[in-house]
Amino acid sequence: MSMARARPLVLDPNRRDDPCAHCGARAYSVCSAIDSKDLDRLAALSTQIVVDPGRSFIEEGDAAEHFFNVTSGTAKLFKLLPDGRRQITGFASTGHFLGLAVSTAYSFSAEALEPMRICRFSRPKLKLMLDDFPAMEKRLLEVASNELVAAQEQMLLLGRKTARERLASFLIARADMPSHCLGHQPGHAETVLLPMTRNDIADYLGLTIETVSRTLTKLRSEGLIEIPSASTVVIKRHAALEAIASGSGGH
Amino acid sequence: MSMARARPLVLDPNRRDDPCAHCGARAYSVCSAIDSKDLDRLAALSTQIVVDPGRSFIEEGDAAEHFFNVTSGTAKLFKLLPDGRRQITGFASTGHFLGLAVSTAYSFSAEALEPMRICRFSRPKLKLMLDDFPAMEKRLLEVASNELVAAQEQMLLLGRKTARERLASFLIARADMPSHCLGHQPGHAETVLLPMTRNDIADYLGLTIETVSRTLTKLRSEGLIEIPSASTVVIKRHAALEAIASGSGGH
DNA sequence: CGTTGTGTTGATATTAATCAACAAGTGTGG
DNA sequence: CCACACTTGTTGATTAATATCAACACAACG
Repeated sequence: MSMARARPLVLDPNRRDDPCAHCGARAYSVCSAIDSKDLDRLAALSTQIVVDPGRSFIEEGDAAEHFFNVTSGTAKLFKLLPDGRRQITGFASTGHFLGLAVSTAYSFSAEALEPMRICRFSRPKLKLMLDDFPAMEKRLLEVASNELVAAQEQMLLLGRKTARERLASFLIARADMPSHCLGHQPGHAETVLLPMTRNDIADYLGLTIETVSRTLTKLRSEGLIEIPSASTVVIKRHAALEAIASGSGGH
Repeated sequence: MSMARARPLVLDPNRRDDPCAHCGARAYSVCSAIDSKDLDRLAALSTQIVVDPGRSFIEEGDAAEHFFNVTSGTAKLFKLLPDGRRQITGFASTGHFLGLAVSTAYSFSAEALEPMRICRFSRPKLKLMLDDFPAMEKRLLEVASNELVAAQEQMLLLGRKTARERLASFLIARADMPSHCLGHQPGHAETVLLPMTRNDIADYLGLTIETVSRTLTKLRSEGLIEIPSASTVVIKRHAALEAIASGSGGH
């Protein structure tokens, strides 16, 4: 099977038209106004990169010279405190944009969880691109708005939810993610795949690995989920888990 | 003293050219490409609103019919859980944009802390405006990017910082805010004014009012700050407080 | 096979929350 | 002007949730 050329941006892997709850993309394309001819021009402006699991491609504090679009795979995005405490601010998968910030330095680090393909633009070339494709700028504004909403939801989780509610929220959010973000079937997926370690989950939810482990065990013992393997959770009672996630689940 | 007309968007109150750490505005204008003739056209598209302290002008869950720009005053932005737990996701002052989200419903509520003037656009008119002023769209993307960076910083605070570090971060951030956001002198202000209650601070930092009160008392007893009145904090040892805020302050 | 990384479970410690009392300020009406 | 209620903030005693410390199970991998 031959690929004409690696496409610089992620287009329509499976033709669904509802917006992605995670990244807001419609039809999983960067911008409907960008046709395949435009894509060739974009390809000329960008560099395709492959990143192995465990490798970082953005380091907090480094000069922000590039702008990225994730073509496949997943990265964790995080910030560190001097003593090593870490907060994972999000996971970036297919279609996500990284490094948009106005600042001259990256405000977070990014490390691949799975093998990744990334499309990279230098900042000057990003500027060219945005000037050439105003629709692209509109798209980026939509994406940034969606991420802001997600960030505020995460602040609610980190500031006010219990460990139990955090885990329930995390699982529900992963279950409701569409296929292009996660690699499984869309809708309320019953089976949730967790490509990240317990440590990553803990650092994403503002907890310790022990609390994550204990809380998952408790949810399992209550029949809300099953854990066939450490990286797989099956949601048995979606509504009940959702109630816990929203803070109306009792206990 | 006569005002020709209430300007729909905030322009250059005091001519400073460095970007606002909080909202990213340069020269405290919405967009340098918008001149006063354009402003008149924008005024025709917008409605000027006054909001009294304690009044809400955005309710989480309501249909997102409007887009707002804060002309003066400060609002708290927050999300609620069903049992009343609250997370304040930010404070919006002069120059801030609200309600940009792609979603059809507001994802947060907004309530005035001080008397406010707001410039309101209906969504269809926002669309008109953005189509007419592409520079405005660029500006909004910059603003959204900056807010995203601030949101991630807040996630680090909520997920990984101690109560002491949270208060120090909060005070340092307020001290470093430029005058157009706060109404006092720019730079490292020594005196920080807190227009919000202890309850608001607690809900912003993911703590209780008692912990906020105790922690401030402790910082005072250590000589790092003074508290001449409940709504005023004087920073005595900025560098030490900053070290605590960054997580390298010991204790 | 041992080694290493990852995850689970148990015992204990610690931070911040909760419960409670009180102080200080603000506004109201007599 | 003062008594009163009401809001806001502070401080103390106790509790509870989660972190920390520790042991062990298990799988992946050389």
